[in-house]
Amino acid sequence: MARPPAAARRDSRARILRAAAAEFAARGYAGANIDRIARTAGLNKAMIYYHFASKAALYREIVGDMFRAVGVRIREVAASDASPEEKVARFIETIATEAEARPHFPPIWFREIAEGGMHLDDKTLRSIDVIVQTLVTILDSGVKAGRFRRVQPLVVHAGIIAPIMLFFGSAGLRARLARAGIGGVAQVTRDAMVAHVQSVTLGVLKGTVA
Amino acid sequence: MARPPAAARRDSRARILRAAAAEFAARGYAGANIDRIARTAGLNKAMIYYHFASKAALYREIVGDMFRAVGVRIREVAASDASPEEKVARFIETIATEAEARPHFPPIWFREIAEGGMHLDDKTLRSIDVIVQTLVTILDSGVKAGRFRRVQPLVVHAGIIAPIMLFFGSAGLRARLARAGIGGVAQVTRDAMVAHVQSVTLGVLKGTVA
DNA sequence: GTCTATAAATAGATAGAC
DNA sequence: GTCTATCTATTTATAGAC
Repeated sequence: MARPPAAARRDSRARILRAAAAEFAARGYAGANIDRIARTAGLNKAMIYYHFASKAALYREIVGDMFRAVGVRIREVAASDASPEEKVARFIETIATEAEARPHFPPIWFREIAEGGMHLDDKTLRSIDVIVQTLVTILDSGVKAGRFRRVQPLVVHAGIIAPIMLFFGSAGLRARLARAGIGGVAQVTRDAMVAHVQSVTLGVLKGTVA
Repeated sequence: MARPPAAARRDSRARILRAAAAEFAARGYAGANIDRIARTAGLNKAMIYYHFASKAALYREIVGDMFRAVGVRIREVAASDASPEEKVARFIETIATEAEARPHFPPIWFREIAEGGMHLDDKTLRSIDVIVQTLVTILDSGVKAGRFRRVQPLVVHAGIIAPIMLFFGSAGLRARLARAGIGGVAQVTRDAMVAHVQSVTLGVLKGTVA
């Protein structure tokens, strides 16, 4: 019969979200194509407008969900009763885990930096801020406990997020370079990168490094 | 008379390149609009096609020039007779100076990471690789001289480029957050950020940090 | 070199049947 | 909920006058 299999039929909305996340990550908001998203989801264009008001609304939902989900994990770390050192290490591990689990996270993060949050609503901007503020809280608790030096949070934040995002987000570019037979460098494992950022960050906070 | 003033007439090509760099940085390749670029340059759309074969060709020229220029400065650093430590510090300073002097550099860098160099030709990919390979050369010379530990170049590279690019590239997003009255953190000066990345990187290479 | 049309293609969004 | 067909706006690119 014409009726598609239940597995394909169910959750057309979820399938659109998945396909759209990949499309927005790969091509950006402007470069994303509604028709291509629909076909990737095994659906028709009209179905996207059945579930979402517009391309912009679809995009906002994906980015909003993404930052909110990361924010939730990060706050769990901050709310735990671990030591400040342990919280910093787990903050970093969590960012890496989320970046790995959601392949669209790093590319979308890069693009939103580049365009200054142009397509984001205030609610999502607040979700982004929550991540930063949560790190500030962790750093403050370490300072108050006499275990961390006072270091500019923006500097610590940049030293964590940026290398981790670059590592996960540049896999495609590294592959492209390799395919083109262009130089490149020895690859590094995910765990080695995370461990490095953890030890450097704690080194900075403990004062082992100026 | 209809003839525009000499200052506006001269270098229509250069004016297009300037306007296009800003447009591509702000909106990305797909989001950039040829008509808007022309108007920003004080010209007509047709003039862009007089100077450039296509939107893609214009984009490639801008990105190619950008990476080549950065590569040149970086190689000057590596070719100098400074100590390995000094070269690392100047490598970082140079990246920061270029990012500051060319406001389109960080956004375009972010976007190209995100889309895996989709719009770039092999020549430009090679220019990107040169920057990495030059850092590898500097690190190697330090190791050979017994002054640096051997650390994965990809890790060192990510620890330098990513925070610097994030710092310069996120100015717009930080401003947007401030305008929306959303949290934010204490601002940091360019010099403080550069000094921090320099001391952390050298700490890693000298073994002060694990 | 610079402009005014305008062609041609792409892509967001909707109407309406099933 | 899902589809086909279509409207409409946007936008890259070109033709051709000056």
